[in-house]
Amino acid sequence: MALNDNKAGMGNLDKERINKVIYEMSKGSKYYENEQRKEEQVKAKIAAQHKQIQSFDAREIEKSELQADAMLAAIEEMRDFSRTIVHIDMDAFYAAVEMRDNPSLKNIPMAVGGSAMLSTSNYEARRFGVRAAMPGFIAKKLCPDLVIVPTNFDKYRQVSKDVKEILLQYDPNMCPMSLDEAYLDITQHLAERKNFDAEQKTFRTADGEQRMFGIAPNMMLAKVCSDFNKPNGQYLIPFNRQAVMDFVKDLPVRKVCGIGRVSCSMLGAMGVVTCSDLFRKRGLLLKLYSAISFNYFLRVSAGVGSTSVQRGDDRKSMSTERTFAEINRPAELFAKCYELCEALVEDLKKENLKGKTITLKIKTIKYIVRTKAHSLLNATQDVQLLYSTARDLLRTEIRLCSPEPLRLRLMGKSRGEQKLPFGAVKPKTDGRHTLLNYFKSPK
DNA sequence: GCGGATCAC
DNA sequence: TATGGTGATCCGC
Ligand SMILES: Nc1ccn([C@H]2C[C@H](O)[C@@H](COP(=O)(O)OP(=O)(O)OP(=O)(O)O)O2)c(=O)n1
Ligand SMILES: [Mg+2]
Ligand SMILES: [Mg+2]
Repeated sequence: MALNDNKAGMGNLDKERINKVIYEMSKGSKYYENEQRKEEQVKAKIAAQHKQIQSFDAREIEKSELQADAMLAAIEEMRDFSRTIVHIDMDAFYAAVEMRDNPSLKNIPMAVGGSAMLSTSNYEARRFGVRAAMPGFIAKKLCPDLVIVPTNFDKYRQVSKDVKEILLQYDPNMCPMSLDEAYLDITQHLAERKNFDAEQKTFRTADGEQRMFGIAPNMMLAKVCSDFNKPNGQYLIPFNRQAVMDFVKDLPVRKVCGIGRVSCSMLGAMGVVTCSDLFRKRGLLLKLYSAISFNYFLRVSAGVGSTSVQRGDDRKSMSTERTFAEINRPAELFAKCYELCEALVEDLKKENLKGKTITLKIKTIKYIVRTKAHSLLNATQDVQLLYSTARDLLRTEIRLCSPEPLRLRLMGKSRGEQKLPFGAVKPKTDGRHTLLNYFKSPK
């Protein structure tokens, strides 16, 4: 339960004071209790890992290192400097849009969201420790002058569309990852402007918003780069092996897309902090992690990533969920359940979608999350069928809990896609988060 | 196929 | 007073 300082707006902030305020505002709350519980779980995972490590002997580790080296040789084979990959990410996106539309917000600390939750904050506010995913009422304690403006998704969608329009000129296959960021392969574009050398592999958009560019030989590195020199800057990794290895050497693993808070703790517990540590500890990592994860770690340590920017496949699921003031009376729970079914079906119809797995998600007032799924034989988008399935799942949950009432703060519905036949699974990008590129791992 | 956990934004 | 919503992946059953 502390400030998430990975995505810093700037250094130089009084973390001690900030963490104290967050703690004072959070302690004793059900939310806080749950966070503590989750932290204990992570600690237990680390302890289990520690025990496993102690059961290894040195010879085993050495053998694993040799195996890892062979895998690394294969990875080295695939190192590719032929593509110029750009990752673009708008600065403080929602906040920037609001500041554009209301310049009086420009030089004051400001955030987008509500008193319960903020979506993002501008750079003024970040100096006070105000961040995305922080409740507004805590942010106000950190920064009493903070102005909070409500979200206008439609506006952000429009701006996003305008920017994409521009980016398409540089790469028609541009791959948007969210409203405010995208990967581009500008190799072709650069070829069309032959007079550019490597240092000049930079480019501009005419948009009014500030943005970050990361420019590198692959997507993983470009993404990391776009987080450097913030805001409104750019960072380029020269296109040669030494430059990449230098870049990766002291890079904290936490900066890499896919390695989050928990993975970072687990790795840290065995002395892995930077990407070169991933190489140093390869013998251990191979034994501790799955083939998919380990391969991903090795690639990160080598600074190798995907060079193929391509649109994602069709969506695999569609869901809707809502947080509300406690509901515990069965009749009201079922009514909420029906509401969500209607909402989901409306969305499904917009894209004329079908799936066959229905998932009910609930979060108790203690923030315990549970999901229950049921797969139908046939895909359908019929409200009644969806509801009768979801209703049964909910009824089971209520019975499970009785005679205590089921006390919820959130309910959600999701509709999953039909599983594709095995052979049809297509490799997409890379890494662990979109696995599968490396099915051919050595024995 | 299911459910929990993790991650990104 | 008050701690979000959507989509995806991985792992261990
Ligand atoms: N937990 C989060 C993180 C982000 N967002 C939204 C608001 C952000 O404006 C937008 C883009 O996310 P970024 O991670 O790129 O954050 P920003 O663009 O706000 O800031 P930065 O300058 O660090 O990119 O997504 C959100 O709703 N919830
Ligand atoms: Mg951004
Ligand atoms: Mg972003």
